[in-house]
Amino acid sequence: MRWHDLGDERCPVARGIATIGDRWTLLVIRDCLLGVRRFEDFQTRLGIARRVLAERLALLVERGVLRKVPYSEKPLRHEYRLTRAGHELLPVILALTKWADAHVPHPDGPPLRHRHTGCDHVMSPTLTCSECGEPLDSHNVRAEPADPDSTLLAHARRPETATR
Amino acid sequence: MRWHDLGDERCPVARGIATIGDRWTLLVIRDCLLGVRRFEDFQTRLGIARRVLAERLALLVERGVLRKVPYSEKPLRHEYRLTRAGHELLPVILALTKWADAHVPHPDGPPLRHRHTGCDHVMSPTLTCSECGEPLDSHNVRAEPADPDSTLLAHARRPETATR
DNA sequence: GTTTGCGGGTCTCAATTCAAGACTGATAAG
DNA sequence: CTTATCAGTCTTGAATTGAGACCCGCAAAC
Repeated sequence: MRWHDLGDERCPVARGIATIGDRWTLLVIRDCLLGVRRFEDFQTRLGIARRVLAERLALLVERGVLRKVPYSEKPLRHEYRLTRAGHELLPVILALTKWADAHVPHPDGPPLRHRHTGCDHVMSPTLTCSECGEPLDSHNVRAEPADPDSTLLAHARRPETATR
Repeated sequence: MRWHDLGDERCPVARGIATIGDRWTLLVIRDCLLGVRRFEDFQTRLGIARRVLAERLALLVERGVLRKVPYSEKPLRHEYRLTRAGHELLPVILALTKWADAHVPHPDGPPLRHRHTGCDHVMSPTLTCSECGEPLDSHNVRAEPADPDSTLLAHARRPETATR
């Protein structure tokens, strides 16, 4: 199977990866969230091949994650800004940040920290249940088929002992 | 810059992507969280090239996300199980799932839903502030340098109007 | 009016990675 | 003896990437 075809899968993880699962895309989004908007700045900060950057930005625009906003006529120049969909990738970035800080730490620690402007505390983003507010982890979340007739694990033997 | 070098960056997003940012890796993790453990099952479910799968699994073991557990001597066979670090990728998967369901939806809707066993409700995983419990979004989270002497945006012009 | 510089790309080419699937080695079952 | 299972490895041709040269429109400097 080719990577491109993941976008047709029903699984949202596959669909998400088809859009932002490229090796560079999430770093582009990260920079966007920090306020970077221009081609040259992305290129300088990321050290990504220009051809690849141009292709990724175009794809993100096509997918509705970024939009091109002109900031100069004569010469016509655009900058890239996050759409609402783009802004909503923040939880993905924060979840990944938290994981990496815990499990692939850098000797000098993280370069940034996050402050919640609502309560003005430096905080750690925490995934919680929308219904009761308790923190989630892999032992208190259970996946179940959305359709009565579908199976949880197509094309795989079930493990003898339940995993979660 | 090559993808492989991202692991040396200080930014945790880059470090995380260096470990799990491959096009297939997060799908392997997804399957692991659903209980898939064996080479043949990953291969059949994902349709990934066997060479690539073998390489990814080995990398995930090396990075401490999976561990190999023998389930048969004669012939010696191993299965792959999530370590604690692997289980803690659940928030990343859930955040991506939620994003994709909202912004890259499949016509038939998602194949799975998630139930919090604590309160026994089907729920939507929500990222909240660890200090006050309020939901987070890109407009109420502010990134700030962890070190007093570091700058938020190295190598980039600051936007004239603040983004967030 | 010629040159220089900036911003945002496109083009080329070699190196790397990937997809697809044949093949291997150990063992067990028929 | 033959076939099947499982977890890989190997090979080959195709696709993607990295690095950097080049291009275009325009403005400011010379």
